[in-house]
Amino acid sequence: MGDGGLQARTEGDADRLDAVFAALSHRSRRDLVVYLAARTDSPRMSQVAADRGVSPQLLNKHTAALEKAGLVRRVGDGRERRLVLDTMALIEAQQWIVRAREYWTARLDALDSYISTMEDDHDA
Amino acid sequence: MGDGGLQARTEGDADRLDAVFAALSHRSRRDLVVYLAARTDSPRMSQVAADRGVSPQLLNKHTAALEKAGLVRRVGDGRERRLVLDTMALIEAQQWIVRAREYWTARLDALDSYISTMEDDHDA
DNA sequence: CATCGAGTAAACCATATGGTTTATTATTCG
DNA sequence: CGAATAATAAACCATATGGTTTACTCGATG
Repeated sequence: MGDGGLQARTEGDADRLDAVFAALSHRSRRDLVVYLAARTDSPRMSQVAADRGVSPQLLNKHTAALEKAGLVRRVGDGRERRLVLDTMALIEAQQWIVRAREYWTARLDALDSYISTMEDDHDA
Repeated sequence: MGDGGLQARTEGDADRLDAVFAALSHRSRRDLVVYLAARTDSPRMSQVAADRGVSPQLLNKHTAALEKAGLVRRVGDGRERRLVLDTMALIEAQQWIVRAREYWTARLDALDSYISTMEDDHDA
């Protein structure tokens, strides 16, 4: 392949990355991820809504966005449901960025050696 | 602070992250970043449009989104302008993710030791 | 069973976004 | 100068998104 795995392998992968980045493009959703990451338990929806000072309906919508991205899951089938973080998607997003930066770094290195060559030529 | 720098320091920082993640939430813009990262030169707009099979107008719009995120800059004041990648914003996004994951990892470690404790209790 | 409460869905509105078509603004070059 | 061309702006449309208000479902509890 030779692309370091940067190209999405399937349409679904691309859609997934779309959803992950879109979910993270909103401050209150990022904050929600942090909020979840920082606790040791999985709080109930109402708990989250109260803690974050947001209406249950809006929380529901943001949760849906995070769910679509695979960043979060709702667990429990009773009347109370709990929100749990799922960082696999986060890792995927990070990997995309890392790989893009690796490309760029390689480019910088190439430029570096190019410049060195020029300087060597100049020195010579 | 104690938040590992995860909280955005200013409103502007948050807006910036919003813009970065929003820019990356679109496949063709991600591909554009990769395209730029993979070359050693800074192509002209028309070149990019041709290479990526997209209309100049649409490229302009996507470029505006990437510019707003600080991921890309246009250089040159002549009639031909070149597109250059700027990965600082990319690094910021990566750092946000890394820090969020660090939180989560800490949580996992805590859970781990909690479970160990339980097992120890059980064993005892 | 009646009700209360947690969670969700639906309707609705304002604004943002992706994309095309059309029009403008330069800037090079014959 | 005048035509061709790179780049961008504007107008416009369809759809998506964030957010509020209203309404529904369903399980627990008196």
